[in-house]
Parts: sequence; C-alpha cells; structure tokens
Amino acid sequence: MFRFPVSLGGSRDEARHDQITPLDEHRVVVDEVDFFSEKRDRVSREDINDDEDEEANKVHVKMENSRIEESDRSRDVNIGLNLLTANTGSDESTVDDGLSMDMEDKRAKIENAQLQEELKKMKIENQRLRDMLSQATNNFNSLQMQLVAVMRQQEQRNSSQEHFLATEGKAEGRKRQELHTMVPRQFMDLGPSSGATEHEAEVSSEERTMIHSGSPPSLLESSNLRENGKRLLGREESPEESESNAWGNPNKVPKHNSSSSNNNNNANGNVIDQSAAEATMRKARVSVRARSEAPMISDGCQWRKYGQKMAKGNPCPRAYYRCTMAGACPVRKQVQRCAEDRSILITTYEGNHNHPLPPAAMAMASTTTAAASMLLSGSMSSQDGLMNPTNLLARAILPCSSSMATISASAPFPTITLDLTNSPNGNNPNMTTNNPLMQFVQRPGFNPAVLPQVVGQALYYNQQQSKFSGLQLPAQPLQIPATSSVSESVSAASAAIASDPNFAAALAAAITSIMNGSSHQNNNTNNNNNVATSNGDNRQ
DNA sequence: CGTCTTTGACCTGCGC
DNA sequence: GCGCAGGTCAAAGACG
Repeated sequence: MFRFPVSLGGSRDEARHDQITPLDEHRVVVDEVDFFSEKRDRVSREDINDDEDEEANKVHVKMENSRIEESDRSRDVNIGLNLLTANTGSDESTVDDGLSMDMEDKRAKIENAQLQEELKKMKIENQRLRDMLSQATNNFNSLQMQLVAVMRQQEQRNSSQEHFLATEGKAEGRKRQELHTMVPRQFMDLGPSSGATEHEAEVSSEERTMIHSGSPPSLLESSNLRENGKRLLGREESPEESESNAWGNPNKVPKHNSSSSNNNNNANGNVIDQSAAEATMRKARVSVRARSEAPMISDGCQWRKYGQKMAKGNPCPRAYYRCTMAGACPVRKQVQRCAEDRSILITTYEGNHNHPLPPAAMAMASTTTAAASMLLSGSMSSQDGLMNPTNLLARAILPCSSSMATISASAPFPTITLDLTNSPNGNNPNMTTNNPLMQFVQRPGFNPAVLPQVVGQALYYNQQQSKFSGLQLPAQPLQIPATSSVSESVSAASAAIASDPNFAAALAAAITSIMNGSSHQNNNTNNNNNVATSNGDNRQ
C-alpha cells in the first residue's frame, strides 16, 4: 500500500540519482527524497489532487531540514526545487525541450523566494511550538516530582504499617498489605494495556517500581499468578484472588477499601480518597450499546463464554465472556440484550489486555482503555467528579453527545456507556440533529460493529492530546500495521481526530473515513453477521 | 480427543 | 440471619 507511490517517486529519483551520483550532496537529497515521497504519499492519500497540500508538505520537509541544519538552508531549498523538477520537470522535458534556461531560473527564483518566506513562517511556528513543548515538559516534570513525593510518603506509611501489622497478626496483616499493593497494580492495569506488552509507558515503569516497593512481578507474571492461584486455591479464595480478578467480586473492593480505609487510614484523608478512587478505577467499565442482530459485536478478540445468568429485570440472559487470546488475560465482557429493545446489544468491557492484539482488537482495547481512563480521570478528584468539568475528555464528549456517552456514578462501579444506537422513536430529536456522531450512525450502511474502533481512536487521540490524566494510554493504535486498509482508515480517522479540537466533529470525520475505508473491504461488518463467520472464535 | 458451550451449583456482598 | 442478585466455577454434553 505504502510502497506504491513511494516506489513511483523512488524510481524517478533513482533514475535521476543514477545520473548525478558523483555528487555526494545529492545522496543527501536522495535520502530526503525518500522520506519526502513517503510523507507526501500520506498526504496524497488524504487528498490526492490537492496541490496546496502538496506544497504544504514540501514546506514541512524543508522545515525539518531547517531544524536539522539551519546553515544549509539554501541547500535544503534546492532540494525542494529538485523535487519539483523531479516530479514535474520530467514531463516538461518531454513536452518542452526548447524551454529557455531563463524561464526556468526565474521560476526557480520565484519559488525559492516563496519557499523561503514559508520557511520563515514555519520557523516562527516551530519556535512557538517548541516553547509550548518546553512549557508542557516543565509542567510534566513538576507533576512527576509531586507524584514521586506522594508515592514515597505512601510507601513510608506502608512500611510503618507493616511493623504494626506484624504485631497484630499475620493473616490480617497480609490482607491489608496486599490491599495496599493491589490497588496500585490495578491502577496500572488501566494504563498502557496492562503494561505487560512492549508498549509500556516509560514513566509508568519507574512509578511501578516505586509502587510495588521491591521486586514486583510483571503484570504478566502477576496474571499468571492469578490464574494459578485461581486454579490452585479454587474457592478457598485468597486475597490474591480478589486482587487478581478485577471483574469478579466487584463488591469486595469497596468493602475492603472501606474497611481498610477506616481501620488503617483514618489518620490521612488523602489516603482514603486515594484508595476509593483507585477502587473506582479497578471497577471502571465501558459499556457499548449498539444495534445488532448478532449475538456479539465483533471486536477482534477471542472470547470464551464462561457463564450465563438471567439478570433481574431483563428477560434476556446475560452472557459472560473472558478473553482467550492469552492464557491469563484479565479482560472480560458481558453481553446482554436491552430489555426494552432487543435489537440493542449491550456489551460491557472491563480490564485491559496483557498481550499483543490484532488491529481490530486494539481499537476496542483503546476504546475501553481510553473510556476507562476518562472515567478514572474524572473519578480521581472525587467520587462526584465523574462529570468533573476538568475532565477534558468528558467535556469533549458530553457537551455535544450527552445522550451518546453517559457516565454512571451511581452504579456499584463507574461505567461509561457509549450509546451507539440511534433512536428511531425520536426520543431526543436534538440528539440526531445536533450530534454529528448520531447523524453518521443513522446513515444507511453504518455498522455499529465498526464504532468501537472509531470511538477508541477518537478517545485515544483526544486523550493523547489533552494528557489530562496521569494514566498512560497504550500506544497500540500507533502501531497498527499499515498493511491493513482498516488501519489506514483508522489512521486517517486518527489524523482527523487529532487535528480537530471538536471531538464530535472529529469523531464524525473519523466515522466517515472508516465507513469509506471499510465499505469496500469490510464486508465482515455487514449487519454484524461477521461475528460467526469472519471471527470463528466468537461462537455462541 | 481436544475445545468450547451449556447450565446448575456455589460463593460473595448487600439490603432488609 | 435470611433472601436476593451478580458473578464464577466446573461437570456434562456438543462439536469438529
């Protein structure tokens, strides 16, 4: 996919390169050309015939050059001119061989002047961005130092508490001790895709060593421990079990936390708040409501059904699935049809995958992670802060699509519901007229199964931009292989989202892009029947 | 035969 | 303490 235009440009450049190989400087030019052609290819993918974009892109190249070697500005500019002649001059040479050198020189000079002017502008902009970056870096560093200080204080408290517990009784002490180690781990679980993958955030690794105070097992190890503990201990139920299973026994956490808070941390209200917030984090759920006749929406993961229950107030049973892509993946999901409208499928996700994921699953993972992080960032400040206006993501989503993304603080655990169903009954007319996302949802051919990818990307990039939370999101969406057209669509969607401050508008653009991108290839999303066909593991 | 689904039993927490 | 509801386990059966 990528290579086609690159090779096009590359072939031309190589042909020219063969003619001018004696000059060393032109080797630099060739390198730049390779990079340039690839970049330009990306731009041309978005708008092939847009000359302005091409020009802007050329300016970008020169801007980067100027960053690297400001003294060689003139040469960099010449590079751009060479590129111009490389692309267009070849055609001219075949048509107008008799062009005078003066004309070419004049044109080159004009272009040169224009480009230098643009270069100046870009340098100014570059400087401004650098200032902003340095400012953000400073803020980040100061926040990190504060975090480190808080962690140290907490660690000291824990160590002093351990001494106290040693005298009180070992069993009870172990429980409390694990409570203190458990919460941060879950805290991290909601971070970069459980951190066991290679996309672990650099910051979190340092923090984790501090949090676990000692030689903490990797999350993968801990996951294995969980699984082993589960199988070995069975129902004997150790604290490890309650720690490990973020999904199960949801009521344990509040109880433990409340008791531990009351028993141990009364001296410090901050710790109470923190444990409550962290407990909240553990139970953060992302619920996706989508209209689908299929038993499950296709999210790219392999799931194994481990239970089914009749939920109160709903004639439709609730199915419980766990991720089977890795042996100890903690991610689980519930699937249930809406009682009022059985065509609506409610899928609730919890946890983060601790293994590499296929692109489609990455999208969903980023959805749940970003949405959960959105929840958590709001709940960090206070329990009532789920809708805290300081939550940038919430602010980004809710003002324009309050009926689409709702956050429930009244639930036993915070749940963000992404309502991807349009309302044919017109319960809320404003929803469809004012909400760009809903407009796209209503479009014929729209498939809710694609939406998690869109929302995930949108949430992810929105949060990447805002960086409002201390949680580090997984970099998964960035590593989606470029060979998939879905990933292309996602990339385009990402770019659209990243470039648009208005989340809903960006989301709409993203959906457009994905719909366009997937309409020709993504037959597996046709009315969600792909669940049984394209993804053979999603049985039911 | 291995894997997956089904389904009844069991566990846990919460409210009364 | 009891009942209810949510969640999980594990034996049994189905399926390829």
